[in-house]
Amino acid sequence: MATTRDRQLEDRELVEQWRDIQSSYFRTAGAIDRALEAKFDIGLNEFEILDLVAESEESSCRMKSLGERTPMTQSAVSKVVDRLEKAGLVSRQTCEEDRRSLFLELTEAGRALHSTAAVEHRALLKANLGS
Amino acid sequence: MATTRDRQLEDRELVEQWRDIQSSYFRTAGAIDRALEAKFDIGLNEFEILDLVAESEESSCRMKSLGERTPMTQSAVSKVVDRLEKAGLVSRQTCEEDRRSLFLELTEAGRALHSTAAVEHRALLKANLGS
DNA sequence: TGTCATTGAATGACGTGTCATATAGATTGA
DNA sequence: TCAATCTATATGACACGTCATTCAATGACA
Repeated sequence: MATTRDRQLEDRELVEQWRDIQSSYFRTAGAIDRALEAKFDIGLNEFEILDLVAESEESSCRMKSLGERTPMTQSAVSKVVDRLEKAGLVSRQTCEEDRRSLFLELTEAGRALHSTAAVEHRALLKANLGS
Repeated sequence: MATTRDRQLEDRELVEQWRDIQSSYFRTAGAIDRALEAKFDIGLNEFEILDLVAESEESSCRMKSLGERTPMTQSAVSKVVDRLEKAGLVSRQTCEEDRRSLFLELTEAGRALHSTAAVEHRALLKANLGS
């Protein structure tokens, strides 16, 4: 049977584990965000969406599917895409089979930016995720 | 010597690892945040600060030291404390040795809320952090 | 075919975090 | 002891994410 002391110990360990996760998450996200912002003038979320669009280039990418592949809210995705579109990096294409849907495509500029930014992104992941 | 294919594989693994971290971070933080919000009407960050203050009760807690123990910005901490103070959960005490500094103390209400909220918090950590 | 529910996406109000700055108190050194 | 500098905290402008809502298109079914 667990004693009070056991439970307190377990709690402290849980909290410590959680703080480690938090700080490593913030450290990594912050480093990537600052670097992308400085060198490419886009934030981390913008890059993540760009990265997802780039990944699914062949299978033409609906807004909807983005929402399923990121922890971002539907409305957050919509706004990120707004910014990417304004920056000329992606374009929304109407979908004829279902006119509510939209396809996303990288523009030439988007493809170019993604391919150089991705190098930076992977390098920072590698540096921060340890090993 | 690493081939192009090797590097691509490594990159995909890195990205996958990162997405796992992100989604598990958001899942956990979101679950705790929603639960605390619903049951105690405070957000995750408010609780974290409350938790830190509670931890250092004996050694009387300066604002400054909070900043060192959380990934939050100094100004974020200041605003979180604002809200906690408005909610009557902590109070700022001026420090006579250095009048720029502030000590934080839990109020009775703060201590009470913290002790019940902490149970919820640990339970959700346990449920979400796996193991 | 006309209603009712559902779905994909956009939008507006709002809360909170960040950066840069302000302010007041402390410290240093001439 | 006075200026210059530094330090602890607060504040304001701004960016972005969330929730709730809206809108148009689709589907279901009588």
